[in-house]
Amino acid sequence: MTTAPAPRRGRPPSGGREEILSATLAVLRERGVAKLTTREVARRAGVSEGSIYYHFTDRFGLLLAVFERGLRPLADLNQRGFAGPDLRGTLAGFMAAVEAFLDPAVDVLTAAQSDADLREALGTHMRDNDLGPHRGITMLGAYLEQQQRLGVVRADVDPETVAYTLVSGCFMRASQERMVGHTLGVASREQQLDLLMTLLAPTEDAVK
Amino acid sequence: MTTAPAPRRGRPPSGGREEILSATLAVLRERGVAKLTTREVARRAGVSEGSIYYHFTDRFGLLLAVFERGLRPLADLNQRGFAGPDLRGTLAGFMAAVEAFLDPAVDVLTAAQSDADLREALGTHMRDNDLGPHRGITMLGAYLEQQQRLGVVRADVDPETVAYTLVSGCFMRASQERMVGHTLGVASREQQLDLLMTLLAPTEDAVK
DNA sequence: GTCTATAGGTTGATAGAC
DNA sequence: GTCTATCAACCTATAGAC
Repeated sequence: MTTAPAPRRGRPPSGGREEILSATLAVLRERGVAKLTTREVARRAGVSEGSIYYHFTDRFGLLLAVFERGLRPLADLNQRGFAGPDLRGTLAGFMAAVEAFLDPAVDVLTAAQSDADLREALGTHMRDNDLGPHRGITMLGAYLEQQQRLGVVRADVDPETVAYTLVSGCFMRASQERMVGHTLGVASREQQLDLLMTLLAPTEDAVK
Repeated sequence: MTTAPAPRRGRPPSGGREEILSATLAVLRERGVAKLTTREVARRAGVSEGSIYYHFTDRFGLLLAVFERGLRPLADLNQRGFAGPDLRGTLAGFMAAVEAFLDPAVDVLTAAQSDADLREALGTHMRDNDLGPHRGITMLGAYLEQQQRLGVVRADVDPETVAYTLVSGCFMRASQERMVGHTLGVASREQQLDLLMTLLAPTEDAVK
């Protein structure tokens, strides 16, 4: 075989469906759901409105497709291993991955709140596919518990609560700028990491 | 004087403006911004659409009024003192206040994301009025720093980062159920509090 | 699969009586 | 201050040609 890349099914780029999906996400992020009209999406995607209705049943279906697509990285993120050699590096990597997922995902989750039906549909999708922060939190919790047994992490903290704390810090970091208009009060990833390391370090009393 | 309550200016209840504002918030929370039409608001408030346009310049102005109203409790919350006798009680009280504010506020912040103009207007309002989590975080940070000097809190943690951690946990608790459709992975207020107390407790090494 | 054209239905906003 | 009646604009969705 030659230098041919991985073989695919549909047509690689220029596929109208993909154009429509990414145009929809772009409009969603830049102008908001309220301004997300089929007209505007068609214009951006360089297709006609009719095309949209060929690929998707209706506006609702289009939005759902964009939502599911935006949440898909979470499934992958939940499955890949992440445990590294050193504690700090592992936590840092986890945080980076969470924030990378959250950046676009927050927009999607937020947009779904604009309509009760959308919210309900997305909630169902997340429940059915076991999506949410819990998988990652459980995984990280298990890792921390293991580190506890190794004596690397102090034994008198609840691992899952630590994991929740880490994720919630990432979530707020990913949300605040967009939602509040500034980042005042937000701790940096490094600051949060420093704090977590201080918290997790075994102490003389606790190690006993 | 008789049993007359406090004197007021406008008509006490039944004031059309108030009715409209609370009807708007109700529709916002139940059906979402997308379904928030002047028709629906008028119906719920028991007034005509014309009345809405008498009290507010347009739909945009109505929404802004509701947003500012929903964020108002934050200003109060930022000003009241909160330092109590014991550390745990103080933190618990702070968390409760933050979550009480956040419960309705998250809906408002989320709704503002539906339109770029709304988001921009609300962001400006928050910047102009110095609103956001930073005031509370700074206050709590100062309190923790004081407790450090008193030896009640271990000295080798950054107080503001601890405060951020506490608030971010509240923020995620207030957001997740609405946005994800379930609360899996979310640590309870008690669990978070336990973890914080463990973190803050002075250690033999650190106290030195 | 993609287009054009258009029907059908909402919605925000105004005018003017009371 | 509140109402009724109405308009103009816009948007979703469909039909049918290519």
